[in-house]
Amino acid sequence: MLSIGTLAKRTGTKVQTIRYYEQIALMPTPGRSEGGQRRYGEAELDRLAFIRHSRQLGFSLEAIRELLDLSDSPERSCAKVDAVTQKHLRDVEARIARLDALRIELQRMISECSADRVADCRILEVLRDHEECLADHDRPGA
Amino acid sequence: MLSIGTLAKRTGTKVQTIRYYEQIALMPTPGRSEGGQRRYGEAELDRLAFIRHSRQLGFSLEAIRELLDLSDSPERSCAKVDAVTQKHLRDVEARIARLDALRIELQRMISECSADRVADCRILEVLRDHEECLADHDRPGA
DNA sequence: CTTGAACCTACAGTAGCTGTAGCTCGTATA
DNA sequence: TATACGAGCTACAGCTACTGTAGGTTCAAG
Repeated sequence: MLSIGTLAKRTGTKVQTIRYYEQIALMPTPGRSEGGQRRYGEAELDRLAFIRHSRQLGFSLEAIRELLDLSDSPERSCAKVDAVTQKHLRDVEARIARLDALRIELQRMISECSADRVADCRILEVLRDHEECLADHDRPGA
Repeated sequence: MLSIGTLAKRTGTKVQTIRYYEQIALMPTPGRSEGGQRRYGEAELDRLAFIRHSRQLGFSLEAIRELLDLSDSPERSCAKVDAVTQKHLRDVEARIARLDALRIELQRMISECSADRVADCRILEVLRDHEECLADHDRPGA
């Protein structure tokens, strides 16, 4: 029987996080000691490890809930598991693409700025007057 | 004089977001009409555009606050502006690197799974038993 | 038996908004 | 001038995924 602290150490989770997972019903309500402290077994350890590893891979708690549900019915098709993972992959790819565009823009801004006074700073200028930013949202004349 | 709704449309911001920025003092408290509705001028339009564009580039509200402060003192050195932007760039790069590692892992998982029953699903297996995940956080015997 | 680390509940806070309820204001049209 | 209705107002709850705190209780080693 494991205490919550031991479970936390074994899985690299904070104690509060485990209680939080219980609260949102991602972890089951565990047994308790005489004095009312939580006691866990191996099944809970495995479940929490699954959750934490999925989190490390960036799955949302809702996605993890779905994956856990799926893994509880071993005879079902794993197409759904595949779909959840594919969706997550597409998500990650989209985020990468977006961040990459940001990276390029930031690098451009930095490389273009060789002023030493704030008044002439290219970075601030770009932040102030990006053509896409002002003036073309729904304005009658634009 | 612009109403909050006009300001919102011009900058592609939601009305609530503008009120939120006012609440956290990122936007100034504006003048009001007779009846108590917010009225804005060009300066506020520019400021909000600056904020929104910076947000599009992924700067945090705290970073934006700093950039706005800096841009209010045009005679100062813009080294600080550069530093804020550099820091943000390094942040973005780190996030990209992390996401890229995730992407590769997810792709590997998906490509390895050719089962059709959940019981044999490689994806779930990987999520369950990642060697780095269990068993090596601070355990005495490990 | 004592001590102190670990546990308990309950709640507030984080970023950056977004949405809702229940009201009031402004303005275009008849 | 009356009225309708979109836009604005405040205040507050909710979102994700935790994290931290206060104030009290339990457990286990010595």
